Amino acid sequence: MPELPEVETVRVTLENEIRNEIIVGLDLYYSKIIKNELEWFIYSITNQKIHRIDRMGKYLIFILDAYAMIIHLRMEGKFYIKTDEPIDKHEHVVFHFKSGRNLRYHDVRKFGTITLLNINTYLDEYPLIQLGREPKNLDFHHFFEMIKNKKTTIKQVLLDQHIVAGLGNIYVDETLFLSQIHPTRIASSITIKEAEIIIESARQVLEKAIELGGTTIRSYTSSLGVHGRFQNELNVHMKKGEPCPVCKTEIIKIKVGGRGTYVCPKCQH
DNA sequence: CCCGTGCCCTGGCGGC
DNA sequence: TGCCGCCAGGGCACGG
Repeated sequence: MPELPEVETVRVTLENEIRNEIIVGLDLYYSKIIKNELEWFIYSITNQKIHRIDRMGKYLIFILDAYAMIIHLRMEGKFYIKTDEPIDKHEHVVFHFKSGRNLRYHDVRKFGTITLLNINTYLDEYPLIQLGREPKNLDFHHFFEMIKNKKTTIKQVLLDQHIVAGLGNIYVDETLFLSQIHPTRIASSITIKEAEIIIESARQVLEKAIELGGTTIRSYTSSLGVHGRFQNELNVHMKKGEPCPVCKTEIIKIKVGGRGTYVCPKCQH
C-alpha cells in the first residue's frame, strides 16, 4: 500500500521516464478507474503533453498542457512503461505516447482512481481541496487545534487525510512508536507537547523512508521505481511476536478503527 | 457537525 | 489436494 514515501519514489522515477511525452491514444480495459465522464476524458487527454509530475500527500499529479491528471494508487496501483508487450490481466488503462512507448496503470484490486481536472482550478476542486498538510508543512500548534476536541483515537486522526496528508497504516504505526504514544489514545487527551512529538516523529519517519526509497512489501516489489529499503528500518509494523527494539517486550497486533495495528505495549502509553 | 459502518475488489490464506 | 469463506485496506457515501 503506497503511502507518501512510495508515491514520492514513483513520482521521481516516472517523471524522469515520461516527461515531455505526448499522449496520443488511450486503451481502457476497466474504465471505472476513471472518475470523469469517459468520452470527455478521452477527448480531453488526447494530444496533451506531460510537462511534469507533482505529488500532494498520496496523490500523483500529472501536469499536462490544459489539465491536471490526479491519480491515487490506493492499495495496489502501480505503473509500468512498455512498448508492444501483450496486455497483462491487471493493466486497466494504457496511455499511448507519440514516441511509441506506453504507460500502463496496473491495479489488482481496482481501487485506484484517475481524475482529470482543469489546470487552472484543480487545486480548488475535489479531491485536493480538502487535503490536509503533510507533516513537514504542518505546524504542531495547528495540528493540536484540529485534534483537541476529537473523540476518536490518535491513530484514526493520523490516518485522516483531511487532517494530515501522506500517512497510511505503516507510517502511522511507526510514528506512534517513535512518539511512545499508544494508538488507542483518544485524540483529545493528547497534550500540546505530545502533539509536537507526534509531528516531529512523522517528519523523521517520512524523511528517512523517502531517503531509502520507501517500503517494499508483498505485491509492491516489482512496481516501477519502488525497490525501497525502509522495510529494514521498521520498528513495529508487521513485527508481531518479535521483541521491541527498545525494551525487548513482545510486539503485539491489535485492531484500531478496523485497522491492523502493531504496538509495543510497554513503550507506548 | 461528528462519528461509525459498509462498500468497492481480488489474491491469498486458514480451515476442513 | 482442493474448495470455500473470509480478510485486508484508503477514502467516500450514508445514516444515526
